[in-house]
Amino acid sequence: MDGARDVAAGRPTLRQVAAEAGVSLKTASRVLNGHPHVTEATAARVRQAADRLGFRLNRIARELRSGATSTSVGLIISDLANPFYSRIARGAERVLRAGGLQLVTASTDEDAEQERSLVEELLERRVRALLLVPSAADHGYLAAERGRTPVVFLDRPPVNLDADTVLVDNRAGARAAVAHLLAGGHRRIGLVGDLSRLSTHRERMAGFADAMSDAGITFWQRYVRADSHDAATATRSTAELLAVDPPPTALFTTNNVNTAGALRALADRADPPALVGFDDFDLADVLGITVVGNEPEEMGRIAAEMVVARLAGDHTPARTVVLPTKLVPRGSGER
Amino acid sequence: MDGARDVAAGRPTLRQVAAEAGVSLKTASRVLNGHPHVTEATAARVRQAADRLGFRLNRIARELRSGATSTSVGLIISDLANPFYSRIARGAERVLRAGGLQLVTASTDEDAEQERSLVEELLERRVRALLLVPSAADHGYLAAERGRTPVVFLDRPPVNLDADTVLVDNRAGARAAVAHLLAGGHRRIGLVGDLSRLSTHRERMAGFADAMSDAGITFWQRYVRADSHDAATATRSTAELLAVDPPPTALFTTNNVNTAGALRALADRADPPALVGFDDFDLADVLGITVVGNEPEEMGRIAAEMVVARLAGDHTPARTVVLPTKLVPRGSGER
DNA sequence: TTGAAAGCGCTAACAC
DNA sequence: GTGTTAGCGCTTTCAA
Repeated sequence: MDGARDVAAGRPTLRQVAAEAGVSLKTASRVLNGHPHVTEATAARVRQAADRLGFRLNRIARELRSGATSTSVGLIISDLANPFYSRIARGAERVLRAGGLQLVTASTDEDAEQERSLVEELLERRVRALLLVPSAADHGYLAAERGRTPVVFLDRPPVNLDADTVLVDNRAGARAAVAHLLAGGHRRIGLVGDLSRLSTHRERMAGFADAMSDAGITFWQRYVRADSHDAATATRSTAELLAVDPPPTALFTTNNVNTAGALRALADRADPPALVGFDDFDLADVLGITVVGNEPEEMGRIAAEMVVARLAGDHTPARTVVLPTKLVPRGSGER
Repeated sequence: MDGARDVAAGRPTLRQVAAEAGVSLKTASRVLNGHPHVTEATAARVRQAADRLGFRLNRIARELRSGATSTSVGLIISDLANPFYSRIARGAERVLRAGGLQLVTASTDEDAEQERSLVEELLERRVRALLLVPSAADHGYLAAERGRTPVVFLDRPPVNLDADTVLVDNRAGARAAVAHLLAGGHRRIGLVGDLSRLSTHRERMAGFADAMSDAGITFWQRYVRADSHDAATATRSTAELLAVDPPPTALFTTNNVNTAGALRALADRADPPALVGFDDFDLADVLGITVVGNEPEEMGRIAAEMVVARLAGDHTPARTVVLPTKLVPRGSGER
């Protein structure tokens, strides 16, 4: 019973190549791995045999034996279809690929249970490292991985765990956005926010409060709508805000999806409120939407570089990188 | 020298768990895999030992031995950051995950060499199947995989290979788009197209020619600009077209990226030409852009379902699914 | 109910 | 330059 797996799939093993070429297993291995100390004649025989049989090395077996762990890195995000996250993935992919690593992606839909089972699954699959946009409320469950698998948190910090983290300066960004609206003379500013439990939302909310407080405005609660995690909900929340009496004269939407949703609610208004959105997005320039810009590719890149460094033996304490945001005025925030 | 890999990483092996629990390797394996014929008492001892040691099963080793091949499926696309492809990825991910499979993604940047080396790498890693948006001009190199690894082509058909394929009806979609503009009274219609070598571009080009020919218009070559594969190039191509004398009164942009690029060129025009774009995109509704809509998630879903069926033993001949498009009038195509 | 031995496909030692 | 042996971490006979 030879080669239960590969052979069953009609795939030749190294042993068969060796037999076909009339050499030992080890010699075939040497040739196919480009190791020295083989005559060109034998090498050629082996290569021919491999081609004839359509041989393809089994890296999994190789890695198991050679003690190298796999060359894949897991990326767990909430939704691959959201450009913010797919751009993170892209940024990470570039760096990882350059380091000979492969990206395994998985979406959680903001579900903590899903996050845990995905982490579990990827660790069992022995990914070399994990990039994680967390959804869980606690990451103590990852404590046992310390010193085993590098984990880098993205966009949101870990809870109950000391780990490398790449964040955006949410609070300062939100504060700048709202300050910008206040500077434009607005006083009744509405907020369309993400799920209250997300740290990004809470930080942006805090930045909003900071700016309002700086301006001496205290009664803004009625203009706040949180827990919009999809565009349709954001559209409804926005419509609700506009129906408040008196209505807000400006809006702050706390992420790309909510900005899109709000824009739909404003589309048919003759005199839309001013708008600043957190997160830049495609065509915001054409639409003339003022945003608090950030660079997801950059986040992915930095996180991946942290991973590569850790894998290369960097044992310094966990670092947190906080990326600055940049207010990009494009018209909607200046009306 | 025990456990070169996992042990080096400080990770306990099943053998260590067994030793800790005072049972044999096999018994520990049985317990941790939920196999029957173990007393609850021994089972409990094993589980405690596993918890104490922080044991995590090594699926790679398991799969190697048990003859099961890996549970990952490779997805090779041109650019993960392009929403069209990330939505494909998302659609595929859902189906695969439900089937217990994991998605490994990689971007080619439209480079044929990159495609080949990624395919090679993923096959060596023994992915169970491959989803491929091809960039190469020839796929004969995949012929040897017949009967070994299911391959499903997405968005573009294979060349020199018989394989499952999921396409969009590019020609009919383009024809409908251009017919729509013609019906609006336009005669000088410009086209901003993708790389000429891409089948999608050629098909959409053919649909354009069909419609023009139907309308008895033959001199349209001067209004065609191909080889725009990024938004900036599309913006330039569009500006060039508008500078032709007499300028086109309408534009057909052949994909989402080119549509975005064209919109930038039109942004500051007082009297912009009509526009229909191939591919729907986020906020096209808010911008009022008429498009030939398609559904990338659906493509990913169908392709993944084909993969799942093949893995379940479907040996019927290769199928090609061609998805219809739908013209969505939103204003820009009707002016 | 439990365990010993064999072996997945490959590479690292160490011989020859 | 080439081959033999052992063994990665696990599961699968098959026997006890």
